[in-house]
Amino acid sequence: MSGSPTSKTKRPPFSRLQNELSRLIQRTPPGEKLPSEPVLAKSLGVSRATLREGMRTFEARGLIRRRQGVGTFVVSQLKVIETGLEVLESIERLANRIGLAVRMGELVISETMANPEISERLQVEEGTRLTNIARVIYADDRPVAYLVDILPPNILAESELQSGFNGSVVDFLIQRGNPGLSKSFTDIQAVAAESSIARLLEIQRGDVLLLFTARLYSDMGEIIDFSYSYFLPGYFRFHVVRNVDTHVAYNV
Amino acid sequence: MSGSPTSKTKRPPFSRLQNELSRLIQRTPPGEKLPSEPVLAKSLGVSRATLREGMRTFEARGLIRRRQGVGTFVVSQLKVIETGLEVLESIERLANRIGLAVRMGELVISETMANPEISERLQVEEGTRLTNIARVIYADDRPVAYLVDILPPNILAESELQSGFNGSVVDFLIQRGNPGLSKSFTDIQAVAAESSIARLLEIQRGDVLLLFTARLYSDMGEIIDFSYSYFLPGYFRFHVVRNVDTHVAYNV
DNA sequence: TTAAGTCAATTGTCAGACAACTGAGAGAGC
DNA sequence: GCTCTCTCAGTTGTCTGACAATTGACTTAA
Repeated sequence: MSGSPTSKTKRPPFSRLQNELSRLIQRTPPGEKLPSEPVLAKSLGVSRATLREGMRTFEARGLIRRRQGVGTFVVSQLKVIETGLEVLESIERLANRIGLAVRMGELVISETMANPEISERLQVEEGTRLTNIARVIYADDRPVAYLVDILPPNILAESELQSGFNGSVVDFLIQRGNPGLSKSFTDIQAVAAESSIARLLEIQRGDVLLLFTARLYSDMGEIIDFSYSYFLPGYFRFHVVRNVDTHVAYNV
Repeated sequence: MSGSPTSKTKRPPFSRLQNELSRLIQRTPPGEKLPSEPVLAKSLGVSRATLREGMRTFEARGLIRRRQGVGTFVVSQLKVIETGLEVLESIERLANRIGLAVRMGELVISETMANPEISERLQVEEGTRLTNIARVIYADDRPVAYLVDILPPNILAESELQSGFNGSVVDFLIQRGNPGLSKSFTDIQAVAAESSIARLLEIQRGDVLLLFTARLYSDMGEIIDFSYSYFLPGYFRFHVVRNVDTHVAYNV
């Protein structure tokens, strides 16, 4: 009973199915029709009911479109989602993908005490010691972003950052693997540059900046990082795909 | 129970089911267990297979968590997603929910010709006639947003807007039901107010504004609306939940 | 007291069937 | 030839019933 004779890792059918479906959709040209459900179910080795459960998740994400009596079709605008705000990606990796040379300058690590505002956002007690990581990001030798991360020392100590830190706290935590990360709750604002930040970014005081204020959650649901990110307009483009919910219209 | 059991609702079962499930999940406290699938299916008047298809979409969005042999549980952080940028919601409805009084002023409808930039974004030929809808949105008698929508006249004619237009093109199109809407691709920028917009919003030229540039897609995949939306900082808060993709870390 | 076994409840998956809808081709009428 | 209607095969939408896998609580024996 407990033996698994020749089976490899026996992943649940649904999990494997999602992977197979994802690959199938990705390699099918947009607008093209997928095989019919009975055919697909047989070829993927699952029942039609299970297949349909999997398809629903892709339909909800807008990757496929199903038309009764006709078939299931792959929708375009796939890469859009990957570069959008839906996925948290470090500037370094993003720039790397589009072939832009970025470097980090002026890494300033300090220890601070949690003031009332920070303590509330990080959900720690007032006065707790915190690691404060600030740095300017340069693209083509021009400053384009100013990033500040604030974390408890038990999450990330100053000594750990002496080597192997490329400027992205998220990348660093992912690489370390502990704690596991889940989501980032990002607030989007437009602000005028105050003098200290203007000097760092080599712009005029009062110039417009895009400000992301983010809380990073571990997979246990705890807040493990609070960050401010100031971006110079024009050097980065942020976008988001928003679903239109026609349901709620009836409830108004 | 509410209404007649023999009523012939024209809405497709799955669409109605999504609405019912959404309401059920919203009014169930986080951490609480939902009724078992057989019970829920019977009470919602659908088969267990259809119910499970619906549940998959909510599970994919992280609103519920299912554990084999135990049950289905409501996950917290529900309101976050609903007020976030993931769902396109009109200012009117958003303000309505948070109890803010908004009104529309100075509705200016005009006809323009597509210039090169617009023609490319709307994917119509240069010189095509377009309906141009501009208006300022007031909250508590202060201007807080300036919205411009640009559409082909066959989508929305000037005459249609004479009655029943509350300021939201999206709400108007949803209510009309044709064409069906699917997604909005929204670009996020920080800009300085130019003089004409500063005058409309009663601010100083050069003050910071949050600018959303959006393309609205029909369910057929066509672009049916191009819009600029200028927001005064402080009156609206936009946020987005970003997933951390730990996979890509290995590919760098 | 502790450990192992039993069992009811719940989700996961499957097979088969029929309903609803679509598009294209066949055929009748002009 | 042309147009309109009808038929029909193909596809997705939904339902029914069943069994497998897993879990947590309860029972029982040492």
